[in-house]
Amino acid sequence: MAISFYNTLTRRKEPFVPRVAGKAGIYVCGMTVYDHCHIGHARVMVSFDVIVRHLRASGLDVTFVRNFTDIDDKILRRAQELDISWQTLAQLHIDGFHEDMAALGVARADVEPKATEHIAEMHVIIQRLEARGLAYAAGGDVYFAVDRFPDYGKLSGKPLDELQSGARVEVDERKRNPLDFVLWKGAKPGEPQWESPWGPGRPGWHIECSAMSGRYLGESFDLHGGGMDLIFPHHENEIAQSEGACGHGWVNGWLHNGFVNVVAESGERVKMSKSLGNFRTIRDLLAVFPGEALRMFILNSHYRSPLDFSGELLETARAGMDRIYGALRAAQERLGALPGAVPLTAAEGVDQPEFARRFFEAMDDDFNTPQALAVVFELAREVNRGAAQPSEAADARALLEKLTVLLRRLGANLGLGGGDPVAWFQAGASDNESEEIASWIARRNAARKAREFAEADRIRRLLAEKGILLEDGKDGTTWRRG
RNA sequence: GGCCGGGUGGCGAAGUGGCUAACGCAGAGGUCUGCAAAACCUCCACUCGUGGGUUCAAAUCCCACCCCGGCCUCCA
Repeated sequence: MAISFYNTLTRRKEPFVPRVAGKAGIYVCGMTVYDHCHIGHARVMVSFDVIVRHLRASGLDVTFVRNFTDIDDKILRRAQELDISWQTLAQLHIDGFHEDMAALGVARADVEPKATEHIAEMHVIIQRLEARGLAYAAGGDVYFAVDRFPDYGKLSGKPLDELQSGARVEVDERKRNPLDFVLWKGAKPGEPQWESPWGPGRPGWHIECSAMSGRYLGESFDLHGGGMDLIFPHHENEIAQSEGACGHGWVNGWLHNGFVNVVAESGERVKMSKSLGNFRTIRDLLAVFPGEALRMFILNSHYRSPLDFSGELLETARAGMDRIYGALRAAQERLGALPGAVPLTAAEGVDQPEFARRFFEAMDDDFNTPQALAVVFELAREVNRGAAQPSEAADARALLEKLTVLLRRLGANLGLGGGDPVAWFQAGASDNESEEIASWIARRNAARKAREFAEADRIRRLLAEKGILLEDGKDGTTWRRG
């Protein structure tokens, strides 16, 4: 195993060396649950889902933690607007998140902690910071003193003085330095509050991640990830808190995925964000595109590159999935059944080692999914060739079997192509509809047999108008949605 | 202003010193088919933002310039 990845902290690609041989702990900043997930969220979740899959396929025993931020200003405001409790709002969007992720093929994390369930852990960190002179209480709030943490700015590459000169933050009387950030917010009337050594209040934004990662991964761990926009200030502040409290190094590797941009009518590319109001929710998209097409769209570019979103691009991704499922369907018809979509591990020996080798080489190199996908597509072609062979010879069938196993399994490493191919092409058809189509197909084939091609073509056109495309194969006629 | 990242065919997107610049989509021709569709085969960037330079050799390294995006404030 020789995984290397681009570490935001060192700004280089470097080998991944687990702190404990054979194990890996990874924490990814999840959602603030006050609204539906949009494509930007989908990108983080899919990217890290694949990263975790690859770490596991490489033989590592991975502990994956992805949190929910279930208390924050936006949640409180939105709950008030909707006239529901903030707990109800949060739970609503946690459930929505899980539904969306299931559609995208994103697996659950090993631990999905909520901020509000780790208040005690936060208090411990803040107390330690206070004891070490890195935090101070002021007017019911508790702040982190950035001046007292010499490494402040090391992740974002911004020296403290530069940050100060460019600071656009509001001057707050209670802060000693404008860049100081709040660890604990004193209670305001009407807001939820928890008891604390500094009086009632609620947590600041950054402290929760230090608390939850420490609880489940230990005082130091291997990898921490999230969207690029979290580098500053969120992750910078997490480092300050965590290292400040424990007095030693915290996270070895930092991974950040690139943004999703929206191409405006003017041709301008703008980042998709809630504050710009130009986001598309996963939910809306799923009404029009299969989740797997969205997943393909995301994995077709490298996780660190910017990604432009548009409907046409999603259509292209869907066509790519058609190709993979088309090959699987051909194999299924030929072999009678498909092998299970079980991820391939690096240690396993396989019959067509070149494909597997190239796949793992691509993924080992900073999780290069576009290159890994290229291998999957080449396999799809080989499977199609094998399935089209007229020969019934045993060795031809054996080769097709081996190629199909690899296609399915390597697909599973990316979380693609694990479904039933017929279901992919005939998505959403009711039993009634399927029967009706089958009867039309029977009528058409009767006409074809009688060489009444005008009638056969009429039926085909009739179905085509309903978006049903017919495909005449050696073993009969199948249909798909067009 | 500071700091990151990027400009590769019609589109998306890999490749970061040396085989014919992957792969997908779209397109063209062919095979198959009653005709299609799907599949397969062939073709589709003498060239990698622009201009210099280093080198036997550069899309890949260096310098300059042009353009685009992001972060520096809540954001994935």
